[in-house]
Amino acid sequence: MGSATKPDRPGLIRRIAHLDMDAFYASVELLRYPQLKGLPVVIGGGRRREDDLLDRMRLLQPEREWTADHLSEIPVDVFPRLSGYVGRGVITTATYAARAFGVGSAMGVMKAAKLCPDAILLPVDFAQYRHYSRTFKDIVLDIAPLVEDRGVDEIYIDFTDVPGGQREGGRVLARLMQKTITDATGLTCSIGVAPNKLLAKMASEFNKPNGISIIYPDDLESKIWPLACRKINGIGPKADEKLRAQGIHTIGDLALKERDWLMQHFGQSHGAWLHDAAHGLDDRPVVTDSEPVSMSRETTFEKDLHVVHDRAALGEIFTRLCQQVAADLQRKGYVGKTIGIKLRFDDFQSVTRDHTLDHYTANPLEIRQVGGLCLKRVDMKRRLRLLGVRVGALVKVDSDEALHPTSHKPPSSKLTAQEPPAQKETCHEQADLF
DNA sequence: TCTGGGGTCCTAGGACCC
DNA sequence: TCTGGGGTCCTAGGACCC
Repeated sequence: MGSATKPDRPGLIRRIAHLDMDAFYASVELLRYPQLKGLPVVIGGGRRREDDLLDRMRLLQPEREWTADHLSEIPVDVFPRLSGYVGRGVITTATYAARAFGVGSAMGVMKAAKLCPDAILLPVDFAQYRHYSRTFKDIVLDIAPLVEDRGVDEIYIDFTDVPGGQREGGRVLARLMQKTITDATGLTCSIGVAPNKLLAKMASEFNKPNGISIIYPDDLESKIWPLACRKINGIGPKADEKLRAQGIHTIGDLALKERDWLMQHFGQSHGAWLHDAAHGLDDRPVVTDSEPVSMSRETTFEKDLHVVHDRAALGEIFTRLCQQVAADLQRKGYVGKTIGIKLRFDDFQSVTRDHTLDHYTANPLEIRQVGGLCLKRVDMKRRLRLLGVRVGALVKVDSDEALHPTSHKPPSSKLTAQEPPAQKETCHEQADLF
């Protein structure tokens, strides 16, 4: 795939860009609240209504009007602080001023409140981030057609055949994108351009914020090998620990290892991948459209719940999660045939159970019924902190497969003896675990 | 005051089929 | 009696990413 499937055209070098919005969530918030610039701000925690701040201002200064146009005029001391937070949320993003206190993303908010109680706490506002995400992606799509989505603030772009994409190794096109995005949104981004996605991703981090880095094949030794193995997208904490145990700290250390040695210690597939990655090799194409594999909803409870004692509450939560997944599926036009549940116990241990049907569904009652059977297969020995519902093996609702499933399972008598429940019925009568 | 939510991909064993 | 492999699907768990 990728460069391998692309016929080599004389003069055209494969150039892949990775574009990463700089401190995306925090930057979007600062567009609305410029008065917070330079202050320790943390985004995450609970879900507050976005009008809360305006409501407080209406109380404090009833003589004047407070609408969404006046957000930038809200005094800094009116914003909620970390110290006032109660709950189990984690931090999504922290500004540099907040990071100076040791606060970082994925940290529990309560822990962060101890480190920096006076930091301002803003709720996450995905609707707002999605809006700016759409805006910058549309701008890039206008300039280059081959774009791969990597979440709300990241994309890969194939520069190879774009007019100007080869000039100065891609720098000219990258500059154009940066300027167009900043002019339209006030946000900055960093772009790396390299012969493949692996190197482009690393390059985009080199000059943050608002930077551009070009990596040529000759740069491998000087720019990539000195980096820590963790900088490779795909090497996480576990793999890094294993590598360290073998004395491998940098990508250069990794590149010194024989392919066979890596395959023996890390498995055929993973070992070969590690070897390729260390040598800057990556054939993956830029994938412009991909189908979802699964959709899920999960929630962590405010307090751990007991299967027996909190049965009613758990049942309601379970029903709501099923309704949400079903609504997600229906809104996006998908059906699935593998229904699964996920539990997390108070000791943070997680278990999953799933069941594959002989047909596809997006029916909330059927999802709840099958999910309920999955729940019964779990040994409930501890209190629960999380419950999730997942529907996998998705196909488009109007596809041939959805209408005529090619099932490899004999229909399970337990589940298909009766028709799937009609969608309008209620489902509180079922003798489920919850 | 530990540790969110929504995803993808891989592995490995067992079932089942040829 | 004995005994091959290959292939696919299902399930559970785990690593990793944004």
